Amino acid sequence: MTDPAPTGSLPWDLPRFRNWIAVARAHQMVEKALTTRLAPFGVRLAHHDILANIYRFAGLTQNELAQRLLVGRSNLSMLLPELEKRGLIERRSDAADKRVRRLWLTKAGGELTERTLAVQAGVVTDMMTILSDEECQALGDYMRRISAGLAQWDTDQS
Amino acid sequence: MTDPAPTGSLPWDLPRFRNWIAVARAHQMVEKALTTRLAPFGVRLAHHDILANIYRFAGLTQNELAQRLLVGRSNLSMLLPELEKRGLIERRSDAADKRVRRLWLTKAGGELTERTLAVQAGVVTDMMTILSDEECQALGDYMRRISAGLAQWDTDQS
DNA sequence: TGTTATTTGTTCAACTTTGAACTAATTATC
DNA sequence: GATAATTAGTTCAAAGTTGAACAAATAACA
Repeated sequence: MTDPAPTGSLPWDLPRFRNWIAVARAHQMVEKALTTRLAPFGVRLAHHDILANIYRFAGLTQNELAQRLLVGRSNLSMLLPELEKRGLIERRSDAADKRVRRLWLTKAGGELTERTLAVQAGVVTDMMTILSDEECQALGDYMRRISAGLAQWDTDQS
Repeated sequence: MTDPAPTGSLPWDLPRFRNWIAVARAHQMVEKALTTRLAPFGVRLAHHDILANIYRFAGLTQNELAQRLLVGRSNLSMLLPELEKRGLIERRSDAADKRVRRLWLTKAGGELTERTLAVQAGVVTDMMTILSDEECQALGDYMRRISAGLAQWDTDQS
């Protein structure tokens, strides 16, 4: 099937391959930069992602959060108690469905999240200013189309 | 509760922020899809990244590889012996600099890498066909500009 | 040259992440 | 409405990743 190589056809010669590698590389670099800048707040990237999602979708369930973050539920069962002990979040049982625990930020959690979101927004804005408004918009458009396509994959094969 | 913001100034309202989030999301999804498809080969993503880099840059040193992958040297000191034991790579001491160990694929390693590269190229090509050739090229261009900008950051502050 | 600083790779313990097995609650089905 | 199937969250051990401390080799420089 693959017939990989009439010499000179390395994957890196394929535009779609090469250009995607550039995406992966940039994303990796940004994650590293962000991790460094969040450290002074005592917040890891995983923490920030959790807090930012609760900030935006207050009251979401652990399961919803796990799906959003593309991590397992067990991961959250490890991390959320930490954030709870630090007084950043609250987990309230849902009255209608007793299995579910809904997530909320405390006042302190909300304030911290605003600060770490500002850090993230700073990093992202700084590095993205190299793109014009139109280019930035096109980039987002491309990536959302790709994500939508990928989401199809999972639903197709299930 | 928190009164998060002069209403309307959430980070997600900033185009650069929102569009970057789309990049992060797509990248995460692709990594997951790729991990799944590599599993049947007994190859993790970390393994594949190593093999692919040795495939492309045969004879590079462990340190060079670590920088390329943005991981610590210790990480490779853990992973490379595995790949060596599986007969996929060889580590040869450099004659000129006895500290250095240069990396080479064995025949079996090269063959396996060609197969896992084909898997990766398949995933990437499939999902990127949703973009036109011009859009794909623009995407790579944007990301390379962003990476170049980020690389500056590190050298500036050092 | 001899002394110091840097670089390469390794080790090891701490920290993270993951998945399988489990309990409790809810939903579906007969 | 009983029973089976599904879903939400937890636990725990295994696997993966990281960074600090270290040894050996090289480079810098007085």
